[in-house]
Amino acid sequence: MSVPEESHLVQERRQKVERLRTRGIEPYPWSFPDRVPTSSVVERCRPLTPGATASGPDARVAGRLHTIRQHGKSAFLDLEDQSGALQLFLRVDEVGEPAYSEWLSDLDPGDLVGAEGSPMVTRRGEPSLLVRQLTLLAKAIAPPPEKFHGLKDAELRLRRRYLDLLSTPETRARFRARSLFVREIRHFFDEHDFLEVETPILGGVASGAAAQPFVTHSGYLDEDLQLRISLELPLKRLLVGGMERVYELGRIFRNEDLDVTHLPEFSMLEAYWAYTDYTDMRRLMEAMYLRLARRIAELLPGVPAAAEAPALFQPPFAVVDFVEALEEKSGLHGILDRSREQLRDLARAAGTTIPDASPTGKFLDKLFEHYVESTLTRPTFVVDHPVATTPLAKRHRSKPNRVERFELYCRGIELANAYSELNDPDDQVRRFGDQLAAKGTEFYAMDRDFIEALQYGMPPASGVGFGIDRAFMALTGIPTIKETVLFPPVRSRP
RNA sequence: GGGCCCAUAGCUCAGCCCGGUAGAGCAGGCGGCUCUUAACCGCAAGAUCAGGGGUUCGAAUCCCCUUGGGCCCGCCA
Repeated sequence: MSVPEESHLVQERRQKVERLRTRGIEPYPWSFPDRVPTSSVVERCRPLTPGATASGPDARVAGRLHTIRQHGKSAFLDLEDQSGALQLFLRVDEVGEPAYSEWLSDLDPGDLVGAEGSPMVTRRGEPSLLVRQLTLLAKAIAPPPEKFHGLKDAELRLRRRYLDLLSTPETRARFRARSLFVREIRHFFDEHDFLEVETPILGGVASGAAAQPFVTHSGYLDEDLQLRISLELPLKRLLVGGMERVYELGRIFRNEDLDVTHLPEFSMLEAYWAYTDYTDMRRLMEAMYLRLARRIAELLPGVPAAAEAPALFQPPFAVVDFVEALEEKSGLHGILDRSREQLRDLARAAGTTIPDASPTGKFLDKLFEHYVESTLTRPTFVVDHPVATTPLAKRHRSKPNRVERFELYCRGIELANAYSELNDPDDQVRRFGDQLAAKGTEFYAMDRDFIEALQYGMPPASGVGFGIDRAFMALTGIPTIKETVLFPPVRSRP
């Protein structure tokens, strides 16, 4: 990968910039007022017959030049803006010399230009703008990727996402869809009277999940700080404080390896709902995912997985018991009565290499992941996990050694993790303690300030969390998480 | 962390197996063309074959190392 700085292509474009300046033309002007989207010009062209020109006022459009087709004394230029594309039709009859020749000799694909003229339809039926005035809005010194094949190089696509965006309509559509998908999630919680809040990213000991944190240092406090690995514990403090429905949608950080479903920073939503339990939350998640599925089908109608989503996410979703599902798929029995060592050996037999010192629940999670997870292709609630897997959930009201928890899976991806939230401060201390007893490297860290908060009384509540990126993957069928974020992590330039 | 694969012009790709002067298309330059849309026709130009080392009379091609990327496995969602 070489920087195009020295190539003759760049030098030729720099010379064009100089030529423009000597003619008194500013290659980087300040604005282009009164422009309309190209889509509105295409709309004005719709009633016109081939060869006809619209009556009414001239239109002003602006965008990036994609291709230039010259035919001697006329030329066609494809202009792209966020709304779509429009062909500019340039004729020497219309604009005169020397403007015609000067414009064409100074412009290159990739330049940002503004154009003013009449909407028209060519004899071949292409909606166009018959140009009267053309204005350079920003000269592109570096040449854009190839016009037909676009940018294919995987490394360049990730390192220079702007090139991927400007050359690949599918990429633009995908990230527009992601943005509106996140907006839809916010709308859903807002409409259900949840308050969006922001809690600290930097803190003392990261807790609320089991993962390696990123560590940094505060010069002011002269203390090591950790970046959050979960949103859970601050939000529950807000339940104690009387906020009855809260959610946070934010970035969390886990210092682990990355692969097609893991990024070191990713977007997570957690919501907490006072005076409800995990059954209420199940209904809420069914409603949310049906709505998101419908939205994603509108946004990406050409993507098969998105188009199929509304039918797939019809409530009620299937429900399976964690223990029954695991025992059925694995052929094992008496899972709840096995010792930690027995479960570790079973997990080893299933091929996992998590450390021996991991908490008991990790082995159960691994066994479930190995035997059951990939079989869950339709939306399915897995419910009532063994206590050991889940230190922040309330014990099940009737099933011994279980918690009131569900995970929602679809297309092999986890789409929600929810509990009836544990609000007994003494049980919470014991459950953190069980985690610490394993003395492993990954566990739910004890958060004494949180225990103290629980002692003042947290209302019974349900809570849910899910990864935004993975939810987007599951609804759209995008296979790699890097393609769901605009700027995925890359190594520094060699 | 382990294994496999990839890196050639600004971009998209041939050439590599079987070593013998580095090719095409697009983009760019010059010339032609007033309805094209991957426009077309002609001419000329454009390369540290990712970087380094080795084998060889001779390496883009074979071998080793490094860097970056992709895929699979292991671990965190």
